[in-house]
Amino acid sequence: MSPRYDAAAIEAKWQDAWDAAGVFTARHDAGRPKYYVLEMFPYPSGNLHMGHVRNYAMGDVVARYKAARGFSVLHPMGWDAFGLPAENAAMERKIHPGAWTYDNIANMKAQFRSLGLSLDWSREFATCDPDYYGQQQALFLDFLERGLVYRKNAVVNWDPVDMTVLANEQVENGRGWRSGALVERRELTQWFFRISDFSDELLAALDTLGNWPEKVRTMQANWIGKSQGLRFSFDLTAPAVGHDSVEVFTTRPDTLMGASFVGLSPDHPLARALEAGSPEIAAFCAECRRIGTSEEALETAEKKGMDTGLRVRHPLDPSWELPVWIANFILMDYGTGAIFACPAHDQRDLDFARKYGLPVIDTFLSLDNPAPVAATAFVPPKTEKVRWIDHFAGLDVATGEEAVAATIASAEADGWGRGVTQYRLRDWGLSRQRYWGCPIPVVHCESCGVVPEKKENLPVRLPEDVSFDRPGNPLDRHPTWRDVACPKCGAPARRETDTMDTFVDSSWYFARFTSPHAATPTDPAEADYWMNVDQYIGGIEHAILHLLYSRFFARAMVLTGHLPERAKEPFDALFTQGMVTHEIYQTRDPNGRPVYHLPVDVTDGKLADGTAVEVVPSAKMSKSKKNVVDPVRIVSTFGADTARWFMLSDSPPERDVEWTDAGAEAAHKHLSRIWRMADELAPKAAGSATDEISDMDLARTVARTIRDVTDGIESFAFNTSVAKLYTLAAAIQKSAAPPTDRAAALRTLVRLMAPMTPHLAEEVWAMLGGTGLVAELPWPKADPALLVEDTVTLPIQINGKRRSELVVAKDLAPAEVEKLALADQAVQRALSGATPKKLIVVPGRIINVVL
RNA sequence: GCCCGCGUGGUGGAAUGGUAGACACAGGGGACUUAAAAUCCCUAGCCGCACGGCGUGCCGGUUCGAGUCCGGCCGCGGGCACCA
Repeated sequence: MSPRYDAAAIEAKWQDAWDAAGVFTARHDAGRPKYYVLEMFPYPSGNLHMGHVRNYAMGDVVARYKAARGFSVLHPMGWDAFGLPAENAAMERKIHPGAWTYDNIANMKAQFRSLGLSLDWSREFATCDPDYYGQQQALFLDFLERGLVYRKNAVVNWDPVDMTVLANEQVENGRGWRSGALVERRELTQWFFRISDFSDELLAALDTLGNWPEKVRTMQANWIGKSQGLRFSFDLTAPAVGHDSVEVFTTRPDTLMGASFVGLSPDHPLARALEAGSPEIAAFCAECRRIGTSEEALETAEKKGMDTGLRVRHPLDPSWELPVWIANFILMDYGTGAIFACPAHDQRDLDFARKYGLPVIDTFLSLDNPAPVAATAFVPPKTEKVRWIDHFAGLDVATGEEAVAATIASAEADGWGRGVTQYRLRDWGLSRQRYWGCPIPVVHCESCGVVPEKKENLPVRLPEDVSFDRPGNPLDRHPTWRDVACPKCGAPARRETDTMDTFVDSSWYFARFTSPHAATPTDPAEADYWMNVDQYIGGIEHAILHLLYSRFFARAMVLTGHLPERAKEPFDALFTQGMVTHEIYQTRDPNGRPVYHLPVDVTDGKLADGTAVEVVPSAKMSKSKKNVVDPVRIVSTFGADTARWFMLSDSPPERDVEWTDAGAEAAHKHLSRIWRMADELAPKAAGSATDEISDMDLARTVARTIRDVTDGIESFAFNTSVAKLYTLAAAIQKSAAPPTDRAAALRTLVRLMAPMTPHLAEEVWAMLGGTGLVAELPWPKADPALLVEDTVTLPIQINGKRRSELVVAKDLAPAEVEKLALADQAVQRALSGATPKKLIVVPGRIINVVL
């Protein structure tokens, strides 16, 4: 039997060799430049999925490449280990969330190891380790002292049957996912980070993040949502329920003469006050509150309103009275929770006005089509000039921008309003009424109020003896944990039973990796050496929340002395990789609800019992849709190198990739081919280990490949690097050069492949007489002399269409090129004696003859 | 609904505003083999015998030249603050 590429044997061997040599241990080496590459750490669901393989393969390419370029590399890994799934598992299977989580971590770590990633495991931690969350509690206390944390009331989704708070994803069509009960909004006192104090800075600093994707910066800028507008009040015609006016915020004060009604959020203090005296209004507000807490739910719900019967006076015309409505689409969290509506220039307001028979008043008209608004609101860009109708600030033809500025100036001059800068960004509510999270380290004392836990008592550990046989937070019903002495006065008191949002855990783990075992959150010397993260890699789904929260946390950590000043933007470069997608297979249960099936259980569109499945178009692989492919199966069938190679080939890293079995097989075939070439060349080229290649064609191909693969890696175009590696492999295979040449070329090829297929690279390197580990070799260098091209092929276009081509010396004078081009047969034929209207010669690129 | 992306052969994709389809998968043809698997070689956007024409979701624009830039649509995906 002929020898074959045996990935399983090769991969285990080299993983052991790397471990033995300790090549991936990060070393604080002041004499070398450092490089910190970080991939977003995973939630320990128990199993690696293809998205992980893709994410970590990309990070590993960068880490191994930078190591070869002489950097002291930090490439750590840990676990984002708190969160809901562990509690769900606890309820479903009567297993402790901690036990479930640590089992999952053990499983996933073994799977990680089989991928051969260049990770420094000595820095591993899980966010549910008391050592980690204890330091997080220390941070919280420092933030509290610095005034970065406070308490206020906020609404949650309340399941009245299960008597528990629900996450947005646990609310399905307004009902609790388990109980099916209609979800209510309930107000609780909760903890908040003052992220909104940093709105302007977080926005302005986006401009400094030149190595972040433009789209992420745009999304964050929109999320922060800075807007200039006017705050002013409408006076009620008569005082009612303790209110005599309604303050509104508007970004379009210029349309005030088009005001049709004043709208209140159902949560507005005035609306709440009216509820007490009107069962109708109370019923309407209650209905609004059932919509849920997510902005998506509010915005997609049918727009509804109710006339309160109150009237207000228009600030510019006391004789003009407008009705006050309560409307379900007005957010209490934005502005003042009250607006004036201008239906002529806002589609949502227009729909509302038409539905309830409210007036529609044009305030400006288009210059080219000055027709009044009918079915569609007239909402031109704010930079477009329009004609104003009787504008109170004296405008005639002006843009929206100019009109807003003029209106604010006029309102301030006349004293009825003031210009304000408003942000959409809200403070970050971090309280969660759940067990499996970091306890908030404070105690509630009747006489002292909210008392921080003493730092020497940290960590405040989660109690182990909890049960999940009832819904709700087990911490609330755990007397020996909950009931403590006040740290200040010693009187009986109660621990805070809320735990922290898991986004807190992931907002500083990158800093903790610089000194994961320090007795303080960070060690300043280590943080100073390793920060910032030079390259951060993760999914686009984290573009806003995780990254924005981390940017806030870094600032807060600078203010509390845990990070150096320059780390306030902690991620120098960000790369957002696309997702791994797969088709979704579903059948229906008797109620018509979808039941999902794993791809491995579906053959030719049918389940094992012959039931046909519906095929839903590809989407992000997710456990809930079961459209997942198990990487373990792929690794055990083909090897880690194949899985990695396939994840890096074909699709550009920032784009989604569709998983196909055929692609994985092709990757494996290619790696086998490389191995076979080495196996065949090894005896023929024995004893020769020089990099010199005598065959000039092959030498040039090798040099060009080094250049192109390097460029590809530097620019995160791994798929094009892979394509160039395919081309070199084919060139070596077909080359008639002597075996020593081909072996030398192959040795370079595998060194270039090493960041992607590290095990195969080591194996082939050793087979062909290389010494040492590829993982410790410097990156190959291309001989510049071999990269020089002396001729160039210029396409000749006639009227922009390629008709011929010309091979000329690279530096031939443009006048000469013109002559040769005009002499070309195809050009002669097209001209048939005439002279061209124009002749464009772009040196080294193209010739275009215009007839 | 709002914000942000993406759309190129049968498929994944390549292409500083300059030869559209590199590289690969699936396909077709061939070699080797008693046969098959494996492997190797050749072929290939679509229409057309060919000259040639048409082609980067759709419509329009800028340009000597547009997959690439601009405007408007359509479709798909991500996010929307308690999934992580």
